[in-house]
Amino acid sequence: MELATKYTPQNIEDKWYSYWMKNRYFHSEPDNRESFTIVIPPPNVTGVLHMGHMLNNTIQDVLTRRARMQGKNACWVPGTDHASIATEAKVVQMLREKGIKKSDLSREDFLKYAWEWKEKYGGIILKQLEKLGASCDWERTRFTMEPEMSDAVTDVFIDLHKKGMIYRGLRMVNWDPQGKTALSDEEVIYKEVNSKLYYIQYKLADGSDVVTIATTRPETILADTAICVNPNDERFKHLIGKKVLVPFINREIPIIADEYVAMDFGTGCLKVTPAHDLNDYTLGQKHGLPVIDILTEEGFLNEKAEDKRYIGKDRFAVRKQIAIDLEEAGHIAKIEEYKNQVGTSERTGAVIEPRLSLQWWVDMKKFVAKNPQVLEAVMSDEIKFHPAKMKNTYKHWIDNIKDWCISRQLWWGQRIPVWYDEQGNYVVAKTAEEALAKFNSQKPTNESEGVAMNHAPLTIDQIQQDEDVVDTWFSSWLWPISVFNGFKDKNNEDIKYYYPTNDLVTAPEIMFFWVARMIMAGYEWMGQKPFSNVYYTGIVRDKQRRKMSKSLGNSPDPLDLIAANGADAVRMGMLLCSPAGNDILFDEALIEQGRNFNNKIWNAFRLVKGWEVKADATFDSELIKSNQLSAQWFAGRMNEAIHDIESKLSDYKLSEALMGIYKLIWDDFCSWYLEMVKPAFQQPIDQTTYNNTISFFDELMRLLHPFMPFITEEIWQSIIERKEGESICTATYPQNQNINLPDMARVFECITQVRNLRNSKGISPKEAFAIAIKTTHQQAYLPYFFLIKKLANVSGISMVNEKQENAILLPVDIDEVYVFLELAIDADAEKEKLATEIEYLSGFLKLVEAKLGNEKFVTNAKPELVEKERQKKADTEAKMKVLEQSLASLK
RNA sequence: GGAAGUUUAGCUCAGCUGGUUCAGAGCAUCUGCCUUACAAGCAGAGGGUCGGGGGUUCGAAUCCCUCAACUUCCA
Repeated sequence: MELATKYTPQNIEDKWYSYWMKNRYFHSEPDNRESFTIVIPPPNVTGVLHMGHMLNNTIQDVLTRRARMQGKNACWVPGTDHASIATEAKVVQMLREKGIKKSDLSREDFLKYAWEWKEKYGGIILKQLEKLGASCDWERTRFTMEPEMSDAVTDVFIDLHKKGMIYRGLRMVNWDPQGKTALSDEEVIYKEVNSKLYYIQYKLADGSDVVTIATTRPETILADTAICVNPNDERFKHLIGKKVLVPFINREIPIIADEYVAMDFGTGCLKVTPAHDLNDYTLGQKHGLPVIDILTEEGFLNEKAEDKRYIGKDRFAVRKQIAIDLEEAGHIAKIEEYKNQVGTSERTGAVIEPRLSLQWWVDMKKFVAKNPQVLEAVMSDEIKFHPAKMKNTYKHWIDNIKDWCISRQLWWGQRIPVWYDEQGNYVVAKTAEEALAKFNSQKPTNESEGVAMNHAPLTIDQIQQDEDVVDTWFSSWLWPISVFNGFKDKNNEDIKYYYPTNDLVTAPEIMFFWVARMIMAGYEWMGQKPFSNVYYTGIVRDKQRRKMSKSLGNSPDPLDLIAANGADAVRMGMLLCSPAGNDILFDEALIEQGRNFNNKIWNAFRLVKGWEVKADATFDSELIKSNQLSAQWFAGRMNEAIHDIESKLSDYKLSEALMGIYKLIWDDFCSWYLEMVKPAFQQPIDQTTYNNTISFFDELMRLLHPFMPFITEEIWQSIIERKEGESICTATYPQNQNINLPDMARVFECITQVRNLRNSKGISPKEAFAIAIKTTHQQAYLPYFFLIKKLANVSGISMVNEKQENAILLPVDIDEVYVFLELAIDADAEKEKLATEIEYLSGFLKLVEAKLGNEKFVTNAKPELVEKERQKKADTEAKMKVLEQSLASLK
């Protein structure tokens, strides 16, 4: 045999991927076929393939490949996003290693380095997807910062501003002191940390008393502008309106009252620090408190902190020091251990500082009010979520939507299209020239709302563009439209053909970053949904349920896994354990299952490939007849499975569909069908059966191809001769037809029972013996004698009408199968086995009889149900009779 | 602190509108086999009072209430 007994994917996968690329099977152009479109959720240019990507992209590939085989014009658009903060951090770091400080560079020079970095590393992740077998249309690869995509971003900014849905405002933002930029709420990750709750005493200005507050951030007392108590709190009623002194700096601040304060938390007295806490800020606004910002953009204390000991020092260093100093000065009542949630930056990991700053915002409430379909479409399943339970989370977010902070204090990204004059008046424009023209021709938007400008015409060097860029997500929400250049030209061929896209596959944590905002953008600029289905993958975790992450080091490198096991095995391993929306607990054993499956298929192929074929006429007619029946059975069985797989796939239950194919191939095809038709060693096979088998194999490979593209192509190409340029990628996906399945249930049970008998009695499979069958349904067996003999190694079968002496009775359904064997039988054990079986059945029978005896059941239940119960009763009684006979024969 | 979800075999999960495809699948485990495609295999087997308690019903894994544990999202 020239084929190895073990399948080696390594030689095969690269070969087929280049073949597919060479023949451009993945490339799509609009035509008159139905389109099927997926846009990739663009990974970061900084990214390398991790397990989450693997899962996500495998799913997209399955959907795309299946659609392609179904004859749709499938288009899977790949690409990357520019990830402003992550990329900028990487570039800054790279420069630092070269001894260059970002602050020494001009914006232009920095961007030059950034682009260089992007050209060098930005494509890595896409190359990795090829290893996975991803059938993306690589000719359509996009990047969120390429000129046309950037234009779209700028235009959208301008458009939204014109529509009054973008504004500039001084607000509390999530400030990343390391990245020195604002972040959106979604980019903040809350982590539980062990910290301390400090109870700090403030003296009353009149010296009459002290009040104690509790805080986790003692360094911020220097920015306090009030103490707040609940007006209903009897303990403090007498203090309201009095003043206290901030320790060390002795600033007088008032004691105010507000129901916001929880009486049962801490001491019931709250220090109010409007500059450094969002809730305090709101409270401060309500009560007209001043805002004292004591932190710099790097998180150091500034001169507003007043106390020289702390100015110029880092917030965490000050926290430690001030606690010691307060203690020494007698201001600390006590210190408790305390667990609280601290916000950290998704990209830099730095602890987020709530900070007041002037940023650009999208008015999300207004946006949603203008486009109510954003919520309606999801709730009505116009856009279907898989699993549907995700609709709850989505609704909650939309119902409580917050304005979106889109400006970032970075250089890498699309610069905000706003120009300022020296007074701080601004205009929104695409270019400096346009901005200048606007300044000089019409009234610009003024910071102080509608105050007319009156100054001499400006020159271009008197105006300055906003230094900031927009959030990366402000480009990715446009992705389903912008990859088809839908902003530049709303009526171009591509956008008309591919939009709305079909499916979006993403992780649940991206629901707000992406899914929601893409839906918003879709309705606003296309007047249509961006996609019809959203498939939420699970989060990939390790066996201990920990999220896989670089820092934990618990994530295997997917490329290593592919190198060791082949992409097909890895894909299968991932898919098998990932029902939609459930987290997947990844275990390399699953890949082993995939690898074993590859091997199983490979060996089935080896078997068939090794057969010598001869004309039907040279064979015994009984064999031909039997093989025909086997083929009929398998065709029916496969058809039934296809039907099931179709329905699983249309419900996006990929893992169940794959399991269905797995069982169809392993159990039905290999364990049953191939064993049925397999000729004896070194014997030939008849032409018809060979042809049937090849065609089954072909169909099975097509069925499996979306899941395991490489091995299926390899076998599909080798099983019969294919023409140059043919590929399973574009072959037809099997569909269920009207084929009836011969009922072989009793035959299978009979075979199993005989095998069982051998097993339990330690009889070699090589030892043949005769059997007799007593049945009222001879047709259930007669055509299959040949098969029973072959699969159960039975030497002869006879049909009988009476109980047989000196034989072992096997119950098969309600029939009796006698095995002629001289065996020393352990009669007691046998009897006991039969007795327990009879006992079980009689218990069951009692239940059924009770049901039938229950008048309420008979009158209330559906008639067919009652009939079913009657049938059950009859069947059980018949079975019991067989067993009882068998028991009697042992006596 | 607010909201949602989950709990079924050792593990990961199916079980829609209550009634034998209602107790299932894969893996793991156990037993026997190197039977000429495959030991990455073959033939079999065992294993769950469906988280606890209560209720509705002729009948509950499925519907209702309650308690518990876990997870996620939001603040």
